[in-house]
Amino acid sequence: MAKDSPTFSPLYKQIKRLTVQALEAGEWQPGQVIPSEQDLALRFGVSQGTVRKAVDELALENILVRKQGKGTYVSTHQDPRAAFRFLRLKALDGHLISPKSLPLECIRAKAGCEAARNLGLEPGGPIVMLRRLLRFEGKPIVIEEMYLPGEVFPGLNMEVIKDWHGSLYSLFESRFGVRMIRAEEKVRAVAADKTVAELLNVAESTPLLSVERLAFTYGDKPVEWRRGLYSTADYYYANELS
Amino acid sequence: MAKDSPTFSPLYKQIKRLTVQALEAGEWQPGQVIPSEQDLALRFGVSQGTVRKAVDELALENILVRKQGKGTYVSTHQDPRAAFRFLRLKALDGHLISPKSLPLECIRAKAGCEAARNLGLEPGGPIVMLRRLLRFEGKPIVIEEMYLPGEVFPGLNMEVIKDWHGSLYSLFESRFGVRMIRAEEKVRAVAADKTVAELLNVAESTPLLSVERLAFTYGDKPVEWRRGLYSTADYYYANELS
DNA sequence: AAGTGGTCTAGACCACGTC
DNA sequence: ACGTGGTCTAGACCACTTT
Repeated sequence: MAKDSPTFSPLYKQIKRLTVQALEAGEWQPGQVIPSEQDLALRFGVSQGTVRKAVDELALENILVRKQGKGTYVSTHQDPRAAFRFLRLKALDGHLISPKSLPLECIRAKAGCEAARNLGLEPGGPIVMLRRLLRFEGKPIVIEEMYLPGEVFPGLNMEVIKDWHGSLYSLFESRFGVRMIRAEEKVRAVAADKTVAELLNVAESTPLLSVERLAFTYGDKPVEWRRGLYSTADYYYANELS
Repeated sequence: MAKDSPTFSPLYKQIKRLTVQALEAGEWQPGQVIPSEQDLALRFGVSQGTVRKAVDELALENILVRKQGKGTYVSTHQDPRAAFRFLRLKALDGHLISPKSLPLECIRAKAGCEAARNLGLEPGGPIVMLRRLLRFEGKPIVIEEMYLPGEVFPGLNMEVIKDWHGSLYSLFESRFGVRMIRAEEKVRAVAADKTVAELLNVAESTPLLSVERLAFTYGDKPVEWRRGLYSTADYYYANELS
């Protein structure tokens, strides 16, 4: 590409794009090694340094993981350390937590206005709605409601979810080939209604965190919209600012 | 340094450290240009590429800002775009917001147990306590209480704050030479008590976001501990996950 | 010993801003 | 025209892991 044109894109950005395309196409699976920098350089016809810069950025975006002496891997939600990568809850007193998921409901329905807008679907298009409860050390802490494009998750139902031992995102990844890359969250404070209060075992109108999440896969395509209600008596939502 | 030693640190990390030291020492002031990569390479006796890698990381940490064709600058909270860099509130309907700060109280006191622990001070050591209200488009949305090490902010009082036109962090930066680099926040949901409800113009026991922040300056030294209560009827706390 | 990523160098050229 | 950061290359050597 002419470097002076207004659409100038450096080589390493193009290598990045080609690499992501290969990932999207399933050429390398989550958890597996990708070719060495030298091999990629040969394949793409650039120098190793240029591949390095592309891979550096993909590693920074948590799409790839470098391991010195071993190779570069496709990151995966299967990895226990990354299983709840997007869950920001920490215990107030600092002890470790390991959430247990209890699915409540899984139905297929037509997209409402809001869900359609967030997921980039036609209103009335097919979606899957999923509700679950998260327990921390036995205590019910989070109740979540998720909306997924029906066509992207064929065959997703209560049985599949109950049979799965692992995080939801690892299920999505290995069963449906959908990897969550990044997400945006909108956090607010709301009061617990009667239903929610019972599920979370708190008094009605207890303040809860409302966490609305839009999650994206490759190519910044939104594939999940969820809303969670977090009981923050013993836990907090952790965030790093920089 | 012997590269095989267990304390091996790559050259560019050392250059990073030296650069931060120069910043701490005030050799280059916020908003100003630092020497070119070529000059820094000569000064530190390394190649330009090594300086580049050090500067790249410092730019990623928002400590420096690169401007192609012009040079590399020390980032500043004076810059209007960075003024409220750490404030994550956005309007629900997406319109732009420009907070106005109304200082309520500024007193010197002795550090309580919690403040001392967070700021790394002796309990009973001198601190400054500061309370303020943030208004968004005329509406009171945030009430904050801050605790600062007294010795780091000599002469900070109500008058100084009221005379200042700009963000608090830009005041800290230009008047006291304290630059906030990064921060950790703990977010929870709480109910408004009577006092807070009046200040924020909401009903008593309205759910509010409790945002506790610990802010760090160079060398990961904590220099501010604050707690804010956010009214999230019309605004939300935005977060990016990756 | 061989292969991987990680660091460091030196040099060329491009894009951007200023003079 | 000049100086800045931005990209790209080629090659050397180091650190880590596996064979």
